[in-house]
Amino acid sequence: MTIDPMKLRQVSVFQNATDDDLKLIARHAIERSIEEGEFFFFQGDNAVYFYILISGRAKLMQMNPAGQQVNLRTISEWQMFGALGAVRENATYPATAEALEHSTALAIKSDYLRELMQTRPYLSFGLMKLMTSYIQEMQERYRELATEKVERRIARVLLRLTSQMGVKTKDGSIELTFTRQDLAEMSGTTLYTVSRVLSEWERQGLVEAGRERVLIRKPHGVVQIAEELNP
Amino acid sequence: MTIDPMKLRQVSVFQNATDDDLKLIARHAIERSIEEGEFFFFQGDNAVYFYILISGRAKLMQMNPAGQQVNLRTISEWQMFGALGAVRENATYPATAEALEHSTALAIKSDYLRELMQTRPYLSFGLMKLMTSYIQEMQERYRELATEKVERRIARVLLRLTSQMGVKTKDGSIELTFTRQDLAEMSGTTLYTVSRVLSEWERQGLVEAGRERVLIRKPHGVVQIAEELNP
DNA sequence: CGAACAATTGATCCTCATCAAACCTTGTGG
DNA sequence: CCACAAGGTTTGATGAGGATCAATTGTTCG
Repeated sequence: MTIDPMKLRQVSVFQNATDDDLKLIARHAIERSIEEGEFFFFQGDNAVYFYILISGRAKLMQMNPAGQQVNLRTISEWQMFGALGAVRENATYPATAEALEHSTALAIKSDYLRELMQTRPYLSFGLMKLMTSYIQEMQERYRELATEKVERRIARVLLRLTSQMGVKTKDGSIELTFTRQDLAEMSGTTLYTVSRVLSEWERQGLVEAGRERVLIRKPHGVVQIAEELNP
Repeated sequence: MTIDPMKLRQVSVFQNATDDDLKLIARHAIERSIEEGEFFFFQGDNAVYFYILISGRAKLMQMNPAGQQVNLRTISEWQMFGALGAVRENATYPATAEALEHSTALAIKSDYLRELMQTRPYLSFGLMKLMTSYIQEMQERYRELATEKVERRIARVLLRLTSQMGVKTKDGSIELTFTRQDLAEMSGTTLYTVSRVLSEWERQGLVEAGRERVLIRKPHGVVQIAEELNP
């Protein structure tokens, strides 16, 4: 039992692929399921495979020598990850991928993608577009970290997550499933500070905070905090 | 009077180009010289051209709505910049490029590069490798900014600059030409803090600090500050 | 029910940013 | 050739913003 090749078109890089190519790719994919807290790969591992998440949720992170870690990005369904290793031979992963819940991914040999890209410009362009968006996002986040105050950074993180994986409830609120620690790693602060900020926002009626859960009641208010010129 | 096409091979992306391709590319390049403090392009501009710096020095930076800016990277000779815009049609530059001194660059239409990449995988791969290195560097810097103390970040910046554009003097010291403000923007701090840290290092004999100049006397000592596990 | 984990909240401390003032260095024009 | 202006740098004083530590209170699940 393998994946339906046509479903692969949901992957941004494969958007312009021919049906035949999708079938080819699907035939080279193997499924891999892991539990919450387990890892698809570690920073520094040989980048033999790249992955496409087909169910669950994962995070890409980097840690410093002392073991402190930062969250680079959260991966949701049909997103590709670990693909930077496909650009050159014998590359290593520049980050670690950990499952945030029980997750399943397709693993495909990096060598194979590299081979395909030799003759299929649309694939190279797809990957380059993806890489461009990473670069832009990292540049922005870097600037935010360097110049903005925590509260605003946390607001930005919530908004980013909203657009990437927020679940809209029927009354216009948005639900996010993350621990304070996760949010802290994503905004470059500590879980204590995240907790304080969320408590304050809850007092103001902007959000409802629960265990591993944030419900954004007034998205507009959060946007205002994220954007406002004068704090 | 145009550029010698063969010189273009110094550009990492063109490393594996055929001589004919280099000639083609050179024929599409126009030279553009600007003075210190002037700009090649601004963030948000239409990315009509990408550039190759052939003399001088420039910096890529990003600013937030309030006007504070951070330095993303310093560009030295034969480096390509503004090339992210070549990946998709009608893209805009995600950063601003300013000359740090009188500088000359080749400007080539982004459209043209994109066209070439359709039929020349080596070009796509060259650009992807470049983009991969940007992503990795930004990820590292992001982590540093989030988890490391200023002193160590400044040490890292000096080391990065050393490998990118440091001038070795005959006694093993390394000379860098940057203002305190430049260094501050690169390490995500203020010129005051940079000044204080450099003064302290000077007291310890690690560096000599002058106007728009830092002379690293004991590179090993700086490495130690950058790497040491226990501060 | 109890263990494990997540979150809150208060108290404290420390790193840096900020502001202000003076000092150097370099280049220019009278 | 000197004086002065402009820009870069240093240094001290001050304080704010968060990190850190510690203790307590939920929440979930076997």
